[in-house]
Amino acid sequence: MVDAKDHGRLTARDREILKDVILTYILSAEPVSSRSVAKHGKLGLSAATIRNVMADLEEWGYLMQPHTSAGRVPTALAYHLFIGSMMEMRAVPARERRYIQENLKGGSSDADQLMGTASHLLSELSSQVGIVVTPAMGETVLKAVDFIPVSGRKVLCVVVSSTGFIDNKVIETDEEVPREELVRISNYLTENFGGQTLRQIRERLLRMMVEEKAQMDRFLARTLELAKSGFSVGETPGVVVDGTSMLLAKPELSDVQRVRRMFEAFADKARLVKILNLCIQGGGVRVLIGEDSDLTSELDFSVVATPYGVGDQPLGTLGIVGPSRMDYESVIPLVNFLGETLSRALADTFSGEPERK
Amino acid sequence: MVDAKDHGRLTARDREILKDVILTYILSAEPVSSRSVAKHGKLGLSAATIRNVMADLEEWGYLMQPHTSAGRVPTALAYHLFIGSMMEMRAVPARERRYIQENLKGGSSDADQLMGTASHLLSELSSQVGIVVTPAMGETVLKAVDFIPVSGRKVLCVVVSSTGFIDNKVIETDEEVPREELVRISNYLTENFGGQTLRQIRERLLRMMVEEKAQMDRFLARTLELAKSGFSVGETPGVVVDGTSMLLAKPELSDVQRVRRMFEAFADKARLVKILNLCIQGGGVRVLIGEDSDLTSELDFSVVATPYGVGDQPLGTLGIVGPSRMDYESVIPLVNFLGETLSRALADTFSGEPERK
DNA sequence: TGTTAGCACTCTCGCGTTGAGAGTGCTAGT
DNA sequence: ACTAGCACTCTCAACGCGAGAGTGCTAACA
Repeated sequence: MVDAKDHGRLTARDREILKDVILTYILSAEPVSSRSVAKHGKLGLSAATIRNVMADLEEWGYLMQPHTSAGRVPTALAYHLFIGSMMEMRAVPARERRYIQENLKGGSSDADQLMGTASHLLSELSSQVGIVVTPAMGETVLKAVDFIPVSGRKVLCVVVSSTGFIDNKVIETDEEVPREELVRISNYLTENFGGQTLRQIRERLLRMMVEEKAQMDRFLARTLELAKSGFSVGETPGVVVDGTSMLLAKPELSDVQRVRRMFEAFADKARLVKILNLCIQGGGVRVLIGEDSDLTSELDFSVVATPYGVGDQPLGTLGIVGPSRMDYESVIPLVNFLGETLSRALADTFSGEPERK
Repeated sequence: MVDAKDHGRLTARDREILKDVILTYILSAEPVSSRSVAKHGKLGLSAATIRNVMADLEEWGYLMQPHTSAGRVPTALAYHLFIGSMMEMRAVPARERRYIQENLKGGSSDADQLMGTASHLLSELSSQVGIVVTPAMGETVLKAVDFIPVSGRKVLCVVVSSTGFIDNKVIETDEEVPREELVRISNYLTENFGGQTLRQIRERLLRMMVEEKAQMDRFLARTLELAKSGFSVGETPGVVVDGTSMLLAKPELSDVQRVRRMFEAFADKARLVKILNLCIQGGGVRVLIGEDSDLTSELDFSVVATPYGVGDQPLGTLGIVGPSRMDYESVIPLVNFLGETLSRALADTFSGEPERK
């Protein structure tokens, strides 16, 4: 294993050749030979010279060959170098920007739909798998709550978060609660607890139930009971995956065994969340390649992801997953743009009232 | 092509042999030879005799061989005969019944969740792909409707159907409507329109808007405006698919091309609905094999499906899809049982009040 | 006449071989 | 320092071959 300070060893020519190898490999999916670099490369060198350089690059850990006398393939190290200091981002084309913005504007739909379309857009525009990690409901900020009687002692509880997430839940009360009282309870809870996260609210409720147990009147007792059930929503974040079938077209998945492992990997939502959330640090787009996780290393997959959220609070992560050989130059800007657009859409969903300054 | 009256030609022995071929093929996924039938078959016949019979069965369209000098494989005709008059249903084992009932009991969750678990149960217990077609929201019967102010002119509209389906929708009003008025509107609509399907309601609303245009007061105008937006929900049924990755383990999908086609087939939701709804007639479980549709014939897949619903009204379809070679003897009872259980769960979801006798 | 044993025939599948092609590493020459 | 040339290695597709499995047919048998 060669460490990063070796980067300094690369001459401008070395870098040029490495870049060329990476670009052609991304395009062709086949090991690239010295000959092809010599031919189509800008610098007029012969194949033999290129060979020497490529041998060096292999020694330093940037390239590898599947077997002797095959062309060379970039390693994760090479991709990282490429992304870090060699490639030039290609801005998202205007028509795609418009397409995204049209499909992903806040206010017209609730957050769950937004998650779905975001995931689909990611997949469609990158030809990879699109993934969106949705926030755990418990971490979202309460906007409104409402109880709707549906029959007998059954009540439908609707929890609306300030970022547009909606949770429906049927709860059963001890005794039938009249409609008017449900309205009063809804109003009371919305006014008194709006602006806090569901987790905070749950804790506060517990404290109230202990402290004020004695002097609670009938109304408050019922309110707390309903609130306790209604606010006990999911602790775990959800995952929306779209476009897995896209990958079947890629040449690296011509083997059924790999296809199976891939689907197993995508089925394990918990692990997906863990991997995607590795990208939550730093704010911008992050790229995981190969060794960084078991999913990616086993299948030679990469993850390009970025956090999204409203204001300072991160809500979740979004990104794409696919073979390491992917078009980073346009995929990274795409993920970045989608992260921004989704964040804005979520902020706009229930705009009109500041978030709780 | 041989038609059905040939059934009469089959002697008891022929049927016995055909049945044996089908059963072993279902188990082994490989063309079954005369030898294997002779060996393990009850009737003590030699392989040569079996061969004669099998040649007849092939001529009559019940068997076919992938190539000369391979064993024989049942045709769709054979499966139909098998299902119609040869197999003996295996009742769903008690532990599975319990498992299903525990996971699929109404009242504890809303209908969308039920659809999800039903689909998952189908897939898990049959090792095939589970599919549930959910009713178009417009065909469901209104139980309650509620408007929740979320910010400025934005209002969240919650439509609850009597079978437990819930639809959330953010709508934008012309001017801000005070909270109390929204409550009044919710009550008014719930009381006056509960018990009708959304489609009926939409039509009645249109009539009202035309007829009473003149003498409408401010309240009614607002109400109708909100109702019009809120009730304009999906015309198209949804589809929940689960367990596609199960099929990757099956030997018939060892080829990547087939895997691709399969995923494309499952991605086309509209076509799935159409195929599943072929089974809606007749009430009980129906089986489509091979030629019956392009999806099934192209991939040698079968569909086992049954309608579900509350009372006399069918709501949707549910079933499983997989290679024609499937264990019909237990899969059919399973689908049947799940259809009944889901129907009951939906009926129970908001029990306590009769449906509108 | 129905059943069985035997045998030749056909087809698939796995395996080793072979030759072409692609690509490399090395060395000698510029 | 670069390049041309050449021998070497490895893959891949094609081919042939033999084993194995299964059939169809025919002749013998009850």
